[in-house]
Amino acid sequence: MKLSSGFWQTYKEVPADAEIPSHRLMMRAGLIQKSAAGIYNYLPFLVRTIRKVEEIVRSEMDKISYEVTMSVVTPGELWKESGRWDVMGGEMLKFKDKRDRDLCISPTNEETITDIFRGVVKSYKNLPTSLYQINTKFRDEIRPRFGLMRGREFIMKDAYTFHADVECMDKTYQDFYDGYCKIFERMGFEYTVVEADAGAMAGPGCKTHEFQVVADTGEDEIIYCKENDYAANIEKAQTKRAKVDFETSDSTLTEVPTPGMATIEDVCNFLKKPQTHSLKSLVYTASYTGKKAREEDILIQLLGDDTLNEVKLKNFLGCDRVLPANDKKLKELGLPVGFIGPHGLTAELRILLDSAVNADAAYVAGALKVDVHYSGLVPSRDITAFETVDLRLSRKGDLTWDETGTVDVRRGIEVGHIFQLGDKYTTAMKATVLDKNGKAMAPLMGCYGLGITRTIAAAVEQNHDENGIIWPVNVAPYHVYFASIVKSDEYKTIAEEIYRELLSAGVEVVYDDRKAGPGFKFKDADLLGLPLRLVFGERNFKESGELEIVERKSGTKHTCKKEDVVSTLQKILSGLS
RNA sequence: CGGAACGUAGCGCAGUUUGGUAGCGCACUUCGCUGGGGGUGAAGGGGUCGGAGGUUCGAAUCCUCUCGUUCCGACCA
Repeated sequence: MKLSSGFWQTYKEVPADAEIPSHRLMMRAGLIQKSAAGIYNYLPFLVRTIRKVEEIVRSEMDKISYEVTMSVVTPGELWKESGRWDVMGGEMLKFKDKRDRDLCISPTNEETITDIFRGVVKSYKNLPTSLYQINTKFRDEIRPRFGLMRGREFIMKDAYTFHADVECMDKTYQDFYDGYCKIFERMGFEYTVVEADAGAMAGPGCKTHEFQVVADTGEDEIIYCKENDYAANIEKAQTKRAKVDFETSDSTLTEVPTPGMATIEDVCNFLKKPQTHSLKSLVYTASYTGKKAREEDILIQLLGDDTLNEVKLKNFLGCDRVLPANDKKLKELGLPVGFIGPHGLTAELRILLDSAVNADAAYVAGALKVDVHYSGLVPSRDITAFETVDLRLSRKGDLTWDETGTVDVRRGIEVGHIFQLGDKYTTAMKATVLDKNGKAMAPLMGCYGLGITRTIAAAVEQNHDENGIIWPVNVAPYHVYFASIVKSDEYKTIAEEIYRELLSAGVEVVYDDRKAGPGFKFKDADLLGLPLRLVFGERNFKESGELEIVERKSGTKHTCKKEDVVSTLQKILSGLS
């Protein structure tokens, strides 16, 4: 591509709302253009990268799955059939056609694929079945941000598999797991696979893993332990606290005045006790939908310096959502904010004690009266009824569950997520096949997502410096930025020859033949981040008859004769990742 | 959905408090000089100040409504 006749514009400044490097750099490098909140137009250079990522994904998927393309607009009936029309709620973009029929833009495709499957497969003999697509999705995220990282419209590879039994589902799951590893390795990522929470997608007990690209700006927190190879999303992570010193000497239940002290910190400082000698009380309301729709108020007891993991709470209760009680709710229950405790409750509350709490130790806790706390509260003695359950949020310095290692935290970008779904959709949508005995059975399903555009954002997030993007070779829009900085017609002709030679040799090259100074071109080259920059300058060429090649990532410089340009470039490229 | 802020040229911003000719930097166009890290001089083009209504002799500026965007929180394959 020749830049003089090309469509490309870079920028020194970008909109103030671009916060993270990948968003800023993609804007500055002229790769994307915002169309609406969380919706972007993909410009030519980015489209080439998208194609490359798609091809890497395709080549691995084609080994284990068939590619299909599902409709982007899907009928509401399918979602009503699976029961998700109402459950998906806000993030599904719904609308009506001129005949007043419900439609939506696919935020995900379990329903569609199950519909496709049941229309074709009638026998166990066709199992396992594995289908995938690469397509645009739309999720009306409440808060899109960070450019392609969390857009509302995005490109995703999603695959779905159907199985007669668990063994088969496990085997296919492993195939996708391995395939994903290959994909992310080929893209040159530093990534990690973590245990994840399945959320609303799958039933309990089903496997699910996330593929996380390591990056400080990632939105997810990963708990990991090098020694014993443990890694889990913080939502899922189960760890134990490092040794806690419990209070056992003074266990006389005593009221202590704590005027105006409504935080653990204040109370513990005042009483000169470590926060681990206090209990944090949190009040949540759990909602259950469906046939047994109801609400339940929960009082949670954590060690004073621990944080609640809401996902664990939700999973333990098996409810559809949990919400922290607001002031109004607390008033209804007669609970004074800042002085809530588990002893002497009058309201109907289900009490959950975090498993890190030693039920036989003594604690400081709210006394249910404004400006009063208890000291010497012993849960096993002073709380009428409670359940013990792991609810705390893991954190750095914790021990692994088997206590063989210490965990650390780092941030990641979720670029892939694989699930075992069980028979949730096949049962709900009556996608049954006949088994060996001629009996109808609902196949088990797996589903496997990989965000193409998010992966690209992650690639930039992980590969950039202060001057711009540094594309890994396999996903770079082009391989070589050919900056011609010659002036005279004579040399321009030579530059043109070199460009034509590169083209005919099949080198993926951008030819910067614009009327601009060298500095300008070098800045643009760095910003765009192609792996190699080939410089043709009169000064060097006159002196030595050589051109210069600079590696974007390392800054390493090479020189070569004009006739060796193609072979030298190819040689350097083959050594890069 | 709760809280907050912001909409002035393609982008970044000033002007709004105290109503009176719509500005600056980058980008863009033309010409010249320059030519190894966004160089430089001159001359240009581009804005119904998000929209609607109101107050006023006069509104980017004051008032009301509305739309859009962003931030914090909650939410989230």
